[in-house]
Amino acid sequence: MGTVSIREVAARAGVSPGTISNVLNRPERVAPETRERVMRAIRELGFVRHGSASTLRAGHSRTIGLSVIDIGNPFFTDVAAGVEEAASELGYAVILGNSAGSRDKEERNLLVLAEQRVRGVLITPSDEDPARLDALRERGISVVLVDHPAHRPDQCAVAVNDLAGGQMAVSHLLSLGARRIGYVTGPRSIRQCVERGQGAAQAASAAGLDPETATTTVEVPAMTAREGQRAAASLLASGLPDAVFCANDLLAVGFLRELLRAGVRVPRDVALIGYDDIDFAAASAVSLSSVRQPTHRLGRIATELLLDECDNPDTHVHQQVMFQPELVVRESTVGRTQSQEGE
Amino acid sequence: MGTVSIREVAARAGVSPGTISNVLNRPERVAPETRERVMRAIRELGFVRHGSASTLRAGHSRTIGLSVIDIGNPFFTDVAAGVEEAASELGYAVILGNSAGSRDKEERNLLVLAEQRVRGVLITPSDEDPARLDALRERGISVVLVDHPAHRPDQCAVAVNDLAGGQMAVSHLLSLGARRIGYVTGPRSIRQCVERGQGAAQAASAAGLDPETATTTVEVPAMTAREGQRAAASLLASGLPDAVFCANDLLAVGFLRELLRAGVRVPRDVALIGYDDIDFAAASAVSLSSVRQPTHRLGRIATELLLDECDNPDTHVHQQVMFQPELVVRESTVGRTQSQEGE
DNA sequence: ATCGGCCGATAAGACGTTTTAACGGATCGC
DNA sequence: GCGATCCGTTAAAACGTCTTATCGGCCGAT
Repeated sequence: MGTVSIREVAARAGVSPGTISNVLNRPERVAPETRERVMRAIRELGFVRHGSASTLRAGHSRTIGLSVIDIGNPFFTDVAAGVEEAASELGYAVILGNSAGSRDKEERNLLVLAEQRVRGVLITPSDEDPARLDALRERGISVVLVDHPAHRPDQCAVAVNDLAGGQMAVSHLLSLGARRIGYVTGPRSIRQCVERGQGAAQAASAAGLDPETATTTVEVPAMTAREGQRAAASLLASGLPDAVFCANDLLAVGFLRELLRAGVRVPRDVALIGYDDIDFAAASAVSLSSVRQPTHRLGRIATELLLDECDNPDTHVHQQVMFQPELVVRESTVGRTQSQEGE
Repeated sequence: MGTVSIREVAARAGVSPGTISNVLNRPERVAPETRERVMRAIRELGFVRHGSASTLRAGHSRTIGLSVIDIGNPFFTDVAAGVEEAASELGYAVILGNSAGSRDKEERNLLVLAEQRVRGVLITPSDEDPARLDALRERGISVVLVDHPAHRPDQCAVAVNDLAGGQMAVSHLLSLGARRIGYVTGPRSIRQCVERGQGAAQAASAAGLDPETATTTVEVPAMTAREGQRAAASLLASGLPDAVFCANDLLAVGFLRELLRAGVRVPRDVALIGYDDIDFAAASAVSLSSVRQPTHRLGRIATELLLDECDNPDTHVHQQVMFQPELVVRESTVGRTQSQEGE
C-alpha cells in the first residue's frame, strides 16, 4: 500500500512515466515548468524511487560494499567513518561486512555484495590471495584495496607506509638512548605487523646496531590489550629491554598497564611506543607515544577513488596512494616531570 | 559479460528458468536429481543471483538498515558488530548509516534506506521525534529502536535500564563511604544522560541524602575523553567531591587522566566510575569501574526481533526488551594495594 | 507558405527474477 | 484397466524503472 510508483506520479502531474524518470535522472532535459509540476507531484504523493527497479534496468546500483577485518578495532572504525561520510555525500549507500579475520566469512560477505550488485567494493583483505577479488572485477565490480598495497597495476589502492612507520618508531626510541628494543607484534600472517617489524630492524641497522642482538620480538596471537598485557608479563619475566615498540595501540595499552602494575616507571625505566594513534592513546594515564595514520582520510580517499572509477571509467586512472605516517611523541617516551612527580 | 542469468543456467541444466528459481528458493519442491544438476550448472557458470531483480519481483529485499549516532563510539561499534553478526547469519546484508548526531544527516540516510527498500531499520534515534519513523512504517519498513524505549506499543525496542544503571553506580560509590558525589554528564538532549542522572539522584535519596546538596553536576557538550579532562580540571578548581560518576567511559577516561596528572590518587582521594564498560575501561592504568551494558547482545537481539517481525508478520509479537546493566568493580573505586604501592 | 531542425514529451520494450496457473506423466484406489 | 490425485516441471505474466526510437509542434530560414 505504502508504495507509490512512477506511474502514479505521472498521472498526477499529467505527463508520461518516462518524463518522471527524466526529471529524476536528467532534469536538464525537461522543461522547467514541467519539472516543477513533477516535483510537486512527487512531494505530494511521497514518492520514493524504487532502487532495485532502477538498478535492474540501469545495470548498476548506488551502493558500495565495505569489508573490514575487525569492526571493533578503532582503526577500522575510523576508516569506516571516513567511507560512510564520503559515500553519503555522493549519494551512495554503504553495505558493511565484517570478516572478523575469517577467510570464510569474508567470502560469504563478498557473495552477498555481489548479489546486491554493489557498484564497487572497498576491502582490507584478510589474506594475500587476490583470486576472489579478481573474480569480483570480472563481474564488473570495481575493487579498491584499503590499507593494503595493490595486487596489480590496474587497480586502486590506498595504504600507509608501514615500513617507514616502523623506522620512525624505532629511530625515535634509539634517539632517546635506548639500545635494546623489544618489538611486540601480532601474527606473522598480518602484513602490517611484518612490515612494521622490518622497518624497526632497518632503523636499528641504520643506527649501527645488529638487529638480531639488539631486538627482542614477542609475537602474540591477537592484537588486543589483553595480549599486550600478556606480552609484558613475559618480558618482565625474561628481562625488560630499554624500550618497547608495539605493533598497535591496543597492544601498547595492555603492555603499559602491566608495566605500571608491576611498578615499572614509564618512560624512566622503559620507554613505550604504539601504532595507530587511536583516541585512547592520548587519554591513557601515561599518554602513549604512537605513529599516527590518517585513518579517516584513508577511508575517504579510497571511497573517492572507487566512485571515480565507477562513474568515470574512461578518464579514470588507477592510483596507488601511499600515505606517510607521522610520529606522535607523548609521555610514554619523553615523560613529563610533572607526571613522574605525581606518582 | 560477467553477468550470467538464470536463463543461461536453465539452458545448461536442460530445465526451465522457473525451476532454477525453485531450486534457489524452495529446493524441497524440486526432485533431488534435477536439483543436483541445477546446482552443478550454477557452480560451473559462476551464477550469482541478481538481488535487485529478486527484490523487485518478490517485493522485499534481504537487507536491513542500521542508523547510529556515532560510529566512532565503541558502544555503537559493539552494537554494530552484534547486528552485523546476526544479520549475516540469517543471510541479510547491513546498510550502515551514521547520523553523527545530525537530524539532517539522519533524514538523508533514512531516505537512502527507503530507496534501497530495506526490509527493516534498526535505529538509535538522534532525537525524540517519532514522525520520520512512523513514515517509514507506513511504507512497510519495520523499525526497531536500539538503546531507546519504544515510541508506541506496536513496535519493538531494545534498551538498557539507564535509571537502574545510574542507581547502581551511585549506590556503589555511597557504599564506599562517599557522601559528596560528582556527576559528569553530556548534553541534556541525550536521553541516556538524563536518565542516568535521575538514577544517581534516586540512589542518593535512598541513602538518606539530599540529592541537591550531595550532588554536583558538571555538564559538558560532548561525551569524549577531552571533555572528561576539562570537567576534571573544573572540579579540581572548585573542589573535588569524594567520588565521581561519569555518564560514559570516554568521559571517565579523560577525567581519570587529568586527576592523575594533578597528583590525585584514585581511588584513595577520589573514587571514579564510568558507564558502558568499553574494552579500554579495563585496560587503563587505574582500571575503571563501570556499568556494563550488553552492547553486542543489544545489537543481536534487535536484529533478531526485526527479522522475526519481517519474516513472520503474523505470529510476531512486538516486544520491548529492557536489559539490566551490571556493575563492574575495578581499581578506580575499590583500589588495589598492589596498584597503590606501585606508584 | 514550405521545409528542415530542434526541443520536449511519449510509447514501448527490456532488465532478471518470482510466482501462478496449467500441464503431462505417473501412481493409487477401486 | 479407468478416473482421480499428486508430483515435478513449465510457460507466461508480472514487479518499477530506464532508455531508445519516435512523434508532434514550434521556430527560423529559405
